Amino acid sequence: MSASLKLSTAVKAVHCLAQVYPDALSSAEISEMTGINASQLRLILSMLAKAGIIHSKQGAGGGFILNMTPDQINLQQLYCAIETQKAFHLAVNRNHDQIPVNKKINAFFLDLFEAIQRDIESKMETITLSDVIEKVKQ
Amino acid sequence: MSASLKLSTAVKAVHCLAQVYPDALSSAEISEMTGINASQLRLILSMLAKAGIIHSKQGAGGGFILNMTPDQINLQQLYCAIETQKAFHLAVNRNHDQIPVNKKINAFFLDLFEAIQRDIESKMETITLSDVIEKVKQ
DNA sequence: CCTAACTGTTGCAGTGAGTGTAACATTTAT
DNA sequence: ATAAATGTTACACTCACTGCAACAGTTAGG
Repeated sequence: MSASLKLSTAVKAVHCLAQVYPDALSSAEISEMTGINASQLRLILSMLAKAGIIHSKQGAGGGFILNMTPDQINLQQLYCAIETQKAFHLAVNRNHDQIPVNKKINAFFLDLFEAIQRDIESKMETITLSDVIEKVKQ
Repeated sequence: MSASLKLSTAVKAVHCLAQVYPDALSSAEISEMTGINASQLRLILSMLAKAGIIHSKQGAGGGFILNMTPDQINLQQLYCAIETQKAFHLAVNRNHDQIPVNKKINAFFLDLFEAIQRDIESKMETITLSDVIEKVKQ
């Protein structure tokens, strides 16, 4: 799953959790509400649980509960929690890295792409779940 | 080819052209210098030619010549010339757009991703081919 | 302690996109 | 004419992604 897709999945899930707080929702219930496959949701939600953003309760009567208030959760946190590959998928052709000029140009781009990545992350830091909830209400 | 890969290919090619300016280089010669497949180079270079960044001369003794000075060429121009898909590949799950909340959250993300895209492009506007040449010399 | 209801994780089939390359059409200098 | 280029299309191949299912692990409740 792409980073952006995972992020939007995560936001939809925590948005559901915010609606029923402080009650729990099972992955099946969130699947019902969002149309997203329950297995997929569990994958994402287990990562959010490891990051401490939500709490997961296994066993009968279990489910997922928000562990922070919506204004304490920002997109950067969600993104970090689910990130397995960077959002701006930064690829340079390393096939011919033995050519000195290529090596330098590749290094140049890797630096640039890292800078862009940082910009994206700091932008996402300014957006909270509260902001999303507000937008959905409008 | 991903946007970032195409961009680095384009930069390597125009970097070669800058070295020999005002002489021309054929795609075969650039392929020799960079290790990048000649067909691939022609694909990228023909797009740069359409954008007016380089000049292409068909026929015997032809090739590609820089059409601007290195300080007049910035990464944003190159990126625009070769762009077929946006760099930050912005995907939200539209599968379940009939659910009103999903529709709103998806719209929210599409707006966010467009803003990020604009940020990336304005950043690339500040970097010229001269800057790259300088970095390679170091 | 046994069952049912959950989460957590792995695996897998299908498909679709990206990669690298060749081939050929088109153009032009000599 | 011919040879040397660009411009464009097509194609085989791989490989990552998607969506889903299955099952292993965990826990509440009778």
